[in-house]
Amino acid sequence: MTASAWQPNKLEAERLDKVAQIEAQGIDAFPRRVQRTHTCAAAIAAFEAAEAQDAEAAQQLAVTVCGRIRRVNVKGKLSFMHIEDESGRIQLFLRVNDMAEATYNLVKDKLVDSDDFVQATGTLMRTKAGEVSVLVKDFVLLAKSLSPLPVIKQQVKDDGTVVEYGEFTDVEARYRQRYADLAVNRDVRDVFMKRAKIIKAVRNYLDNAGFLEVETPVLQPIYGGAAARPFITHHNQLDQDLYLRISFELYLKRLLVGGYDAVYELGRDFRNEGVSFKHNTEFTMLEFYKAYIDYHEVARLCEGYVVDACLAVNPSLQINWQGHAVDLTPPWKRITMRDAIRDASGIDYMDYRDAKSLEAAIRKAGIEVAPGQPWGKLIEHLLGETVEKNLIQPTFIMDYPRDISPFAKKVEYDDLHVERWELYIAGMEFANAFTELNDPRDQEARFLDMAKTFREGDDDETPLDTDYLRAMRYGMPPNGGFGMGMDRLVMLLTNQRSIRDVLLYPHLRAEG
RNA sequence: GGCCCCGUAGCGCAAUGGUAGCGCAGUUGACUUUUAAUCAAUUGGUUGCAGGUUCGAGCCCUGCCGGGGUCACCA
Repeated sequence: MTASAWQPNKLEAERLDKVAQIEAQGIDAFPRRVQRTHTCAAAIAAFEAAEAQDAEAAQQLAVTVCGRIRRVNVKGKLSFMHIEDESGRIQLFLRVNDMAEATYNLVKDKLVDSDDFVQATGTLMRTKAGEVSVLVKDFVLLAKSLSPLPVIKQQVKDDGTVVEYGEFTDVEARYRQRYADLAVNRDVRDVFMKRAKIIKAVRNYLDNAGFLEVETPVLQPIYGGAAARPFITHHNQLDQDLYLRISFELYLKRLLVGGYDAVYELGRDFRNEGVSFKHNTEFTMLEFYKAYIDYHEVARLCEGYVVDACLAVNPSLQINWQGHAVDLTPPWKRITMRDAIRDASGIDYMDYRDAKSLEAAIRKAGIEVAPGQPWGKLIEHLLGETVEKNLIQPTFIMDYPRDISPFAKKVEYDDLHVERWELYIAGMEFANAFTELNDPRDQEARFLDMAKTFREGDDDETPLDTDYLRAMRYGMPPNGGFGMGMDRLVMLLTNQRSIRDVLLYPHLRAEG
C-alpha cells in the first residue's frame, strides 16, 4: 500500500472517526448488498394510491427505500431525515420504540451524517404535518460519506416553490467536481436529463425519417469538411500522424456513393481553437446527408427535428433563452445573405466583387476588419458584425459566397454564390447546410482554390482529399447535407447561458 | 493571446493599510410529529502561490497559477 495523498480536513477527520466507531460496533460501513423495493417517488406514489382506496390499509404498506441523506433532524428519541434517490425525496420517521435501540442510536449519536447513503425499511404513514414518510423499523448504513458535500438547505413553500439557503455556486469547483455539483444542485441534474431527452428525440426523428445511423473514424489521416485547426496525434506502431476529426462530412458523403440514401452520425468533433460560452474544444455534432434532396428540404428536416427536441423538454415551442422570447414554430424565416446584410448595413456586397474594394467599403461604413481577407470571409465578417446578434427568432441565412464553401453546389446562373444556408437562433449560429457538390471535377477545383487561399494567408487549411475525389468519381447522388452543434441546441432548449453548463465535464486547464 | 474582474474556514459571504469576522455546516448538551426544526454552549484560517513596498499587507506593487467576462480567433 502506498501512503494516501489525502490530507483530511477537520470535518473529514470527524467523519473518519465516526467510521471507526461504526466499525467498532461490528457494522460494515460499506456493505455489499441492498434490498430496495421502491424508489422514493414510487413509495410515495404507492402510498397515495392506496390511501385513496383505504386510508387504514395504506398504513400497512411495507417498503424498503434507499438514498442519500439530505437532511437530518434529531429530536431526542424521535428523528426525521430526508433521503434522496434519482426519483426524488422521501422523509424517514425514526422513533426509538420502533427499532433496535443500537440502530436508533446511530442516528441519535450522529454516527450517520447528511450525505451518507442509507437503506430504510418500514411502513408508510403521513406525519401530522401531512408528509408521506417511512415509519422506520430497520435502518442500514449503505455507504459512509467521508467528505461533506456543500450544504444547501431547502424550504418548500406552500405553493411548491423551493427556496434554497446556502449555495454551491463556485463555477470552477462545480466544473472540476461535477459529481458534487450534481449531488447538490438538482437543477443541474435536470439539465443533463433533458440533454439525454433532446438527443433521443433527434435520433427518433431521423430514424423515423429513414436515416441510417453510422459511425465513422474519429482518428483521420486527412481531416476536412470544416474550416478549423485540428488536434494532431500519432500512431506509434504504424508511425503515422493522425488528426482528430473536425467534422464527419467527407466520410459520410462517401457512404452515399456506397448506396445508402440517407445517413447520419451523432458524435464528437475536436477543434483546436479558443473556448468561449459557445465553444468547447470537443463538442457533439450532428451531421446528416440525404440523397435526392436539396438545401430547401434539408431546412424542413431541421425544423422538424428541432420541434420534436423542443417539445421533448418544453411544454410548447415558445421558449425563453436568457431573456429572449424565441418562437420555434415553423416555418422559420428565410432570407438571402445578400438581403440580410444589405438590410442591416446598407452595403450590397454585389457592388464590390473583389476583396479589395469590398474591404474598403466595409471600412468606409465604419466597421473594423482584418486586412487581406478573401472576399467570402469579408462577407461572413460583415454578417457577423451587422446581422448575427439581431437574429433572435430562428432564421435561415441563404446562399453563401462560393469561395468559403468548398463542398456546396453553386447557385444556378450565379458563379459567386452556393446553395448553402446557416441557421441562426438567439444571436447564435446553430447549423450549416448545403446542396452538396457532387461533380468531382468541380470538387477538385474547389480543393485547389482553397489551397491557394490558404497560401495567401487564411488560417484554416482545407487539405486535398484524393480518396474523397476518387469516391465521387464513381458517382455521388445529388444530396443535401447538414450539421448542427448539439450542445448549442441543448443550451437553447434548456435556457443555459454557457456551453459548459450543458457539458458534464467541460474542458479546463490542469488543476494547479 | 490582449484587456477587465475574481480567488478569505467545508459552502455562501464580510473586513479605511492597524487584533481576520458573520451565516450555514460541524462539535457538546436538551428535546417522541420536525421539515431552513428550535434553544444553549463551542471548534475551525499559511487570506491561491512567490516576491516586493511599509513600523505594520487579506487590502498597495510585480510575477506566476486557476476561474469568469470581453475582444481577437472560431462555418
